Amino acid sequence: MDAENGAAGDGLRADARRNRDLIVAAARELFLEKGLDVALEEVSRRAGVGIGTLYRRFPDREALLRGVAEDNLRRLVELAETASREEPDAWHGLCRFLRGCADLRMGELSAKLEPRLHQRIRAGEGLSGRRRRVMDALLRMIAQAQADGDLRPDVGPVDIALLMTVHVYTPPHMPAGQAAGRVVEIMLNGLRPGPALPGAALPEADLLRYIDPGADGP
Amino acid sequence: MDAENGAAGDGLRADARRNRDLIVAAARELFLEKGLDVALEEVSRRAGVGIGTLYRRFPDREALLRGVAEDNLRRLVELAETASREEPDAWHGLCRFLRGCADLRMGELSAKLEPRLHQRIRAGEGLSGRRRRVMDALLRMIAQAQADGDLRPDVGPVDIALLMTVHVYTPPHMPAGQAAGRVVEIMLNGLRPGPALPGAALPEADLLRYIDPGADGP
DNA sequence: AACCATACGGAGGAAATTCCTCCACTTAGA
DNA sequence: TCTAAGTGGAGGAATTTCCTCCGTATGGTT
Repeated sequence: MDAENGAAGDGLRADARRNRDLIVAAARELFLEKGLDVALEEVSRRAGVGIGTLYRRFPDREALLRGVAEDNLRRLVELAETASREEPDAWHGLCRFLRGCADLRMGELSAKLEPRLHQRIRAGEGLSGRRRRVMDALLRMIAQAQADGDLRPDVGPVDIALLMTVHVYTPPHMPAGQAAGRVVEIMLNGLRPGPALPGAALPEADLLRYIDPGADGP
Repeated sequence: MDAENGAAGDGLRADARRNRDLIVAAARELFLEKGLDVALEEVSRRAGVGIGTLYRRFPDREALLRGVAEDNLRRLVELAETASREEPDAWHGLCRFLRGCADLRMGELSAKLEPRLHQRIRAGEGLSGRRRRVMDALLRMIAQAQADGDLRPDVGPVDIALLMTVHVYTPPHMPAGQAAGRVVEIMLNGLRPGPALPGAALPEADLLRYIDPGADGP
């Protein structure tokens, strides 16, 4: 599709590519479930491939972490641009975006990935482009929604980013999205115009950090 | 002070009690920072005591987990009752309570502790009394705030409990409370009366689970 | 259909962590 | 002053996790 600059594995044989995706998906799940230190063997088991296959594609744990982070960013781009494009107005775009973030469990993933990636990863080439796309879509929707009077004027982009990474403890027997969904609705309601919030919006300086936890430079 | 029924170590020598508290505090910090699987040796180091001391007081990891959970519940009781008692009205009591939960990092702790404790712990005797106290204070404030017209009528206790455990990813260089604080303000604003939220409030059935993650029966 | 480069699985040895006991020494409290 | 209670940490044992290696299988191309 888009050749861009494939940090991810292009030029793989069809089965290899499929397995790679299975591994990333399994890793994502298990990282969320059990933390970043799950035995890689467990990941390969959940993915339904041999441990050798995992190690061939991701030479060490770090590489797998990067793989998950990158996949996540890709999903985020997709979400932001779809929300911006398909909703009738900016406010509903934002709603869809924030609901989507909750579904992706952005908050949990960020919280876990960030401390580990933040250290020795500099942004791969394709990444900064993707991050920019998310930011663009987001900033555009925010400005427009405020102009439309749908979004309170005293919140800034960082506030939205914070909500994006909010994460809700869900008791085990409760459907995963349900609790988070409810909280998102309350938060969205809190974003509607109304009496001023105490305190001031946070500086935009490091907005990027929220969008892609695995990056340091600008 | 209150002898209640000391599941925690009363009758300890003064220095022993002090060390015990240091250990619990260190464990709380490290569990939040690095997950429940930190080396117990690291906990003892941070507490400034020997590993032997830790093992004497908490025979295994499970015991330490329980210790942290219990300490946390104690803090929560204190918070709920203070908020209810010292604020001029129920709404401000709720505000204070939810801000306090963010400071305690209830959400993170619950999310981590719950899956581990939930299995083999039945509530110790003192616990169920404490849980009840939190619930009482909370339900009272909610009902009153709704009666006062300060809290939207279409939220239920579980919604409040959800907000109580919300947790916000904070970039490493940002003061811990700042990001969370901002989100809490937005959420509080979302609780003010306004156009109906989509969807219905969640059933109250397992409100307790939110209040004390380490418990199963009523 | 045939061919071969690419990919697969998983056994198993090596290495790293972590656990947790044990005992000689110290200190709080009467 | 006396002693019951408490302290620290060295170190052996056990568990866990890592990750290479190679015989076999399969996708894709001519």
